[in-house]
Amino acid sequence: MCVTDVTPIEEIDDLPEQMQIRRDKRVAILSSGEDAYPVTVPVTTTVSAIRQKYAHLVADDHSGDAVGVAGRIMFMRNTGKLCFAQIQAGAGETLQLMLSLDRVGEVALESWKSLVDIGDIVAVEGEVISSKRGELSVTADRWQMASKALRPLPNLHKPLNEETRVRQRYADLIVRDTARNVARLRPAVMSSLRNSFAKRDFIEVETPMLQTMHGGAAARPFVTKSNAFDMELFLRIAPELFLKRCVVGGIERVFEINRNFRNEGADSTHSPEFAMLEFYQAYADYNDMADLTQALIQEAALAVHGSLDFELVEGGRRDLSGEWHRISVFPAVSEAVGQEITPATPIETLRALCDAAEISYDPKAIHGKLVEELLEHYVVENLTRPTFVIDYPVDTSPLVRDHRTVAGVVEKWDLYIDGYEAGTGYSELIDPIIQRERLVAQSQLKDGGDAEAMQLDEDFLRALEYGMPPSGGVGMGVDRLLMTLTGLNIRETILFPLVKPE
RNA sequence: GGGCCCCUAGCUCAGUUGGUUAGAGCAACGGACUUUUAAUCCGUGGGUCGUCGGUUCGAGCCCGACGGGGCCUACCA
Repeated sequence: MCVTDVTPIEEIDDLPEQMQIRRDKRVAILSSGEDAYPVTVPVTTTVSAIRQKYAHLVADDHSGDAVGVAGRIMFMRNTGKLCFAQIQAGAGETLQLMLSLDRVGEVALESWKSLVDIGDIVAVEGEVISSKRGELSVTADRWQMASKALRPLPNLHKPLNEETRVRQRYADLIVRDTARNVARLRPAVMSSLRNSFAKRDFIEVETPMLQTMHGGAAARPFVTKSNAFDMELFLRIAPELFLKRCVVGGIERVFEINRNFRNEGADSTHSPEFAMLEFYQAYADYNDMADLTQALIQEAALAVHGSLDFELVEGGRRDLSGEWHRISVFPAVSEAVGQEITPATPIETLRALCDAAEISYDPKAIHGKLVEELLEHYVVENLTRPTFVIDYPVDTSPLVRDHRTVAGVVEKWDLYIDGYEAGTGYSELIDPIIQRERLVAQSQLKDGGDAEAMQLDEDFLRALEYGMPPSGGVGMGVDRLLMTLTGLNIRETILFPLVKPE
């Protein structure tokens, strides 16, 4: 037994009335010799178990079974001699509690009325019954505070504004079904992905998040410092170069799901830290990887929705069924602009086409970049179904091998779903000499001031010199996969997205 | 980074051309009620109007700076 000091240490001035009242109730509970935050409460079952087991009870039915159950009070109705409350527990299941004068007695009923608020977590012991109105209930013989809430819950009938949802996700999870569902959707999707890989003999690895040089993507890194080594370190922007080292080492089918960090802007589709899935398969090319990517996403949709054509959280439907289209960059752009565009098209022509379409572009933009601008403007905007856009310009893709037949393009695809890039896949560049040339060119860009260009990773090149089998690789944002499966923006799919301090 | 908009009670929001004491719903407090489902009825309290400064006889409202947020736009997944 411990002695609890029930004397208020100091009245907090300017505390909102409702919070002060709840603090007073806490003190009242402690003063009566009860505990407002007990170490344990007599719980024998769960709300969802009760709902399953007693679903058959008809109105005014009594089970004869005594249970102990606990949950958070979401709704209360205190009348003279019979009180109702609805508790919420588990994945958001609810159950009615009833406290009648007959069963709990006058003292317990009065203390319930005077000490319990919406938002409190309570435990009751009593019988499972169905009320006269047919509501499955536990009618209490005893009740006990499990955790006194000192803050009132947000209005349950109006949506919490977006900022408060993100800043106080705990409150959001209490009051909003969608928040709870999305929190459970992510692990369900992860587990589907891992099952999909397991049955195809892929091995999951974990590669460094703290890297001495950043590579594998074009992005600004977060920089930090190791005190012990007295050196600059980077939070990784991609695991690519390490996963390729794995493939060199003989882990022929490998994947990683982990966080990437990019020191760039945040909006409805970008977060500074985001979950990335990358996978590599030896003796596969970008066509095989497109097949596999489509299978992974379709299997995840089936796992969480039971269908490839499903309803989105905020209305509308998404259809991921069938074989997804594959369209080639240069032919698609050529068709859209009404003239033949190839890697040999003069850059002035591309600039003129961008100007004509009122596309703003960086005056220093290279040939491939302009082609991609035209692609985004004319083609990607109009994609309604999931589509693999294949065969990109070589000059924007330093880690991809040249196309086996078409000059000036590489074997790369981007998967577009609903207008955003859901993933990217390559036939990997495995020739160490060409890879060195490409990375040297990148490091010269970097020296020229391009903060997103890659550094020259000598150890990665050394690994390639041991010989990497012909391979395909894919990178896919897990948050974006959740967006695909829900239609929500990225901040709704991440439980605790980065926000500035209040 | 550029443009536009927002910040009022615990929560969600009104608030007129600058003018008495800043309102509503839910929530809270007191009372009635043994079948309520956002109960109903009677009564009550709750606000540094994001912060700081300015204009004015007078500012939630007008002006400026700062903080936080949203949307659009540019870049990255």
